[in-house]
Amino acid sequence: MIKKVPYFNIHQIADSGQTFRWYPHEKGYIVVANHKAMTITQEGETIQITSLFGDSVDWPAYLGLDEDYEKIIDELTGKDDYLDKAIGFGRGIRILKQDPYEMVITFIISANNNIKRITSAVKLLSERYGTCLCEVDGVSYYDFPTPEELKNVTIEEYRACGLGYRDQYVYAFIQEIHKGLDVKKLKVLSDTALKDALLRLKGVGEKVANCILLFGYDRKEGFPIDTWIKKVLLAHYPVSEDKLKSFAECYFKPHGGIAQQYLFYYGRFHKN
DNA sequence: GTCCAGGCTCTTT
DNA sequence: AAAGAGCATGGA
Repeated sequence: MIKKVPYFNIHQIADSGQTFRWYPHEKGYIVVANHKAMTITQEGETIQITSLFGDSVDWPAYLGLDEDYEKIIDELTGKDDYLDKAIGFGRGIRILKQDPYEMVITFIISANNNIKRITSAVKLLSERYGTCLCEVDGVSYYDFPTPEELKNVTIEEYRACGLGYRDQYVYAFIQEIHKGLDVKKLKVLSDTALKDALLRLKGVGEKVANCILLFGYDRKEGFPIDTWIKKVLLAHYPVSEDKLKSFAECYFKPHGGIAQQYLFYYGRFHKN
């Protein structure tokens, strides 16, 4: 599958901190999502997708190809110089539409952690408990483990995947699922009701819940605040520490989540 | 050695 | 309600 897509850059997406399952391969990436695997490469505005496992009909939706980023960027541009620079720098970022269940576990792991260690933990979880989808150049790529595949995994085994003290939170989440929780069903809820439901899970606080809403449920108004974004906002916007989130969600509305991605990406590459 | 990372939970004021 | 301690772990 070959498509011409503006406002789309595979390297920026892979480095944007929203997914930990884009594995560098030759000039592009091998991507694992939704029980499928593909390679993706790009030259100019032309992207090429090659399915490695499963059909390819869902990849455009996963990649957000049907979203009008020209309009979104147009609506965010001109608010202030810093955001304009951030958008210019990361104009190829798109919010991927990822699986809610996978996002809950991934972002529980993300708390007080760094991207490298999160990537490593998700990879180990998948290799040890997920299903092998394909093999490329002698390297196997594994699906994210299902609730069934994690059903009998112990807290100690999670710890051995490098989850640290978050082991018990993932364990408890899997128990909840086997007691009847279905995160897919939560998508009918309003933003606030959905967030409240997620906040009941151990290891899910305000920031992690906002990430799950943004990356797993296509809710783009929330503005996740982590240590990076906090520094960015305090340094470049007229806001005090106790009003960060309400300020950001109002100021960037209705594109809080996307604005946050541009600022996060820009801020991490311009640490001073 | 200390500090930090896409913070959260639990306890104490 | 608000503030503080503690938390696994590897890299800088």
